[in-house]
Amino acid sequence: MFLSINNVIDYKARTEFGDQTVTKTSTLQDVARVAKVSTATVSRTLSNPDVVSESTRRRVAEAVKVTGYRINRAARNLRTRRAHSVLVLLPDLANPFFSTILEGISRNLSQQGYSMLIASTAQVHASGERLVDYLDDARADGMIVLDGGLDPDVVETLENSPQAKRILFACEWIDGTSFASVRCQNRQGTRAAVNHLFDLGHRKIAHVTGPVGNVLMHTRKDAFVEEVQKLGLTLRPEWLIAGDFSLAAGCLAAQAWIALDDRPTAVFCASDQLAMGFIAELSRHEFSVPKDVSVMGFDDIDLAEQFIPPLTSVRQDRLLIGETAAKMLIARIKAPDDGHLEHAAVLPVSLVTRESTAALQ
Amino acid sequence: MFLSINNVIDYKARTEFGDQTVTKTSTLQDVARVAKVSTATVSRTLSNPDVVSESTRRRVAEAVKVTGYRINRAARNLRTRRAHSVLVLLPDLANPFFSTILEGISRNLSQQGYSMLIASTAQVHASGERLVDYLDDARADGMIVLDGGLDPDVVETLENSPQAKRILFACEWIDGTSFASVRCQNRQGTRAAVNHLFDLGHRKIAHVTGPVGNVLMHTRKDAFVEEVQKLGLTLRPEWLIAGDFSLAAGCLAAQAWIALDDRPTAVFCASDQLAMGFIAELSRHEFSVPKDVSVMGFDDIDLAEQFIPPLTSVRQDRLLIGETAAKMLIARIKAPDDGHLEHAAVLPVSLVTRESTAALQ
DNA sequence: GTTGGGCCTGCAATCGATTACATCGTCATC
DNA sequence: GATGACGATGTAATCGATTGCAGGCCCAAC
Repeated sequence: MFLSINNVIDYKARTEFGDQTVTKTSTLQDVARVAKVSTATVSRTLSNPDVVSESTRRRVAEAVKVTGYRINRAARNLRTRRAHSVLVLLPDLANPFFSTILEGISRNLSQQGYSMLIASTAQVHASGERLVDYLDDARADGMIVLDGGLDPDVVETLENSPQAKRILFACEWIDGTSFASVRCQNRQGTRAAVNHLFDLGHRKIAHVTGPVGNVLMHTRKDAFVEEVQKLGLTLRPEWLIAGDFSLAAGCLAAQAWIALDDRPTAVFCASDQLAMGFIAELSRHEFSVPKDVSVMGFDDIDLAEQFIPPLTSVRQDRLLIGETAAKMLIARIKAPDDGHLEHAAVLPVSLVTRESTAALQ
Repeated sequence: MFLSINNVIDYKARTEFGDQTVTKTSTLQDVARVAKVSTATVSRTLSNPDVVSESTRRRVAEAVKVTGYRINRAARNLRTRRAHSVLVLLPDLANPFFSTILEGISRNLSQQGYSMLIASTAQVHASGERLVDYLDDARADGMIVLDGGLDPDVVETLENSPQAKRILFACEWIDGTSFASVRCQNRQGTRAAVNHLFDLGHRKIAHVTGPVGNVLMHTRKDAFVEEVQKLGLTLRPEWLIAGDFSLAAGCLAAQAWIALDDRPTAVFCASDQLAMGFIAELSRHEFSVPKDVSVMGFDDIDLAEQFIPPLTSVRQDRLLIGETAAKMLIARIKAPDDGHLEHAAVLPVSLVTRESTAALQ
């Protein structure tokens, strides 16, 4: 069509003789000029095509193609007061436990047109920034927190902030606060674990716990004690071995187990890393799993299946955790102030039976 | 001081009777009003304090405190044409190999006032976005790519983009392109590995490789072959076992090794995951490491030290990789068009000797 | 007293989109 | 033929910062 060729030429001329930046990307104005409509119409066509006529839609689409137009997000963010991005806060970036959760978050966010910003608690703290600034300064529209161990001061600031409803905790949470959250069935998972060991004939069961103060540690430990008592098993205090979710703590726990004079025949560890450390240390001392003792973990991390022996564990669907968290948060970001909001999601866990647990001989 | 009390009252009144949003955060205007200066002066005070007088500086600081002012980054980004953030592109978010690198990147970025956006190649592709859009639409000022397996079309688009100088590859890279990069001494690491095994008395050494087409795989394999020949060792073709960096491939490689009639006494794996899978599979078949065969890996991931037996490996400092990448990229972003730019950094690796390798019996 | 320079500050344009409101044309209805 | 409703589009204000330019002040030098 002759008209559109003309337009192309017009456009090229402009970019050649325009500002110093020849490679300047084109703007709404450029598209409007080429399509011979106003910028308002172009904007409407792009964000809400239904309100413009069919012919305009075609001309704008053509003009967009000709000019190679890309929206400038800074401008849109400024005008709409939205950052179209979400901050994910981790206690520690280097911890691989979180990577699958991130994958889930990212998958859902990008599908909804949001970007994912990442920061770690320690770094934010070190840089002297306040966490709430991310929301206040229009860098992020909301926040997914994967760290239940936030500083109480920070928590208080967040809770009193007008942005509190756009903060969501995933995996971990903080008791006594009113933040939205996504959690796993920690109690049910723990009960399933204890019952699994019980069904295998074990009557003396130990528990290696997470770090003191951690909300998951307490939830799992309480559920463990409760279930063991419900089954009428004896539980000696030294069978609750303090750990901290890490490999190294698992090793120490194994030494503690070895030192017992009345050794439990099964051990439920609060994380897979603990269980792996536990088993590793045992095998250094010539104990064999599951022959001498059944050991199981919690989380079902990728490595669990490849471990020797393959680890029995309680599976958390980390991809689902991430996706659910993102979905809930975006819903909250978009919700009107008076809208109804889902406040907590509790995701199922499942027992994965492998070779690190076996029937009592 | 009476004056400043007055100002506080003025300010409060404004927020109470202002727009519908009572919780509206304050702007430069508000600060200017309270400090009784122009917005220009406030802006200058904040971004370039040296150019304003001492007394102004004090009054603005006071006004900032009173109003609780936080800069609006969307506005600044629009005006300065900078996003003050960097995109990190991973092949796969769920792969824990990258988490420490991310930690390094993030640490350096936040120190320089930049945010870190994360996306995975697969997702960007799936969402129909073009990678270069992140730079074009002012979402990110630059890009760190940790994926050497990008689609050739995408690579071409990136290379021809005016933004090409703000793209940097880390760990992996793409031969034949001119992107800046941060790499490790893959050749030197490989040589050190081979010589370590040689020094232990091994004369028949196998290599389990990474995935075909991967630039690290080829670099390490070529260096391996070269070094083995330099040492005058025999190298039978079946001693080069194809893998792909994963645990599962390590298991398969072990089966291949077992099936050999003339078994090498040492195996150099192109990744720690390969080595772990290899050892795991061997122990299922009643072979013992390092008694029956010495095995070593590459990367020195966190788990290597805790593995049974603790793994000999070639250590890459992933934190340093990340920090270097971030530093180089920001330098490029800030550099004037004619400035001199560092184009490639090669980081040292080091041999970490543990118990998975031993002297030939 | 005039001039010039340096220092500090203010005015106002600008970045590039969104959107409330006004306008215009068309068509059905009475 | 007048009226009103409706759909499509344009006008212009707006989001909140940055920055080129101009102006005011003060002091030194002539």
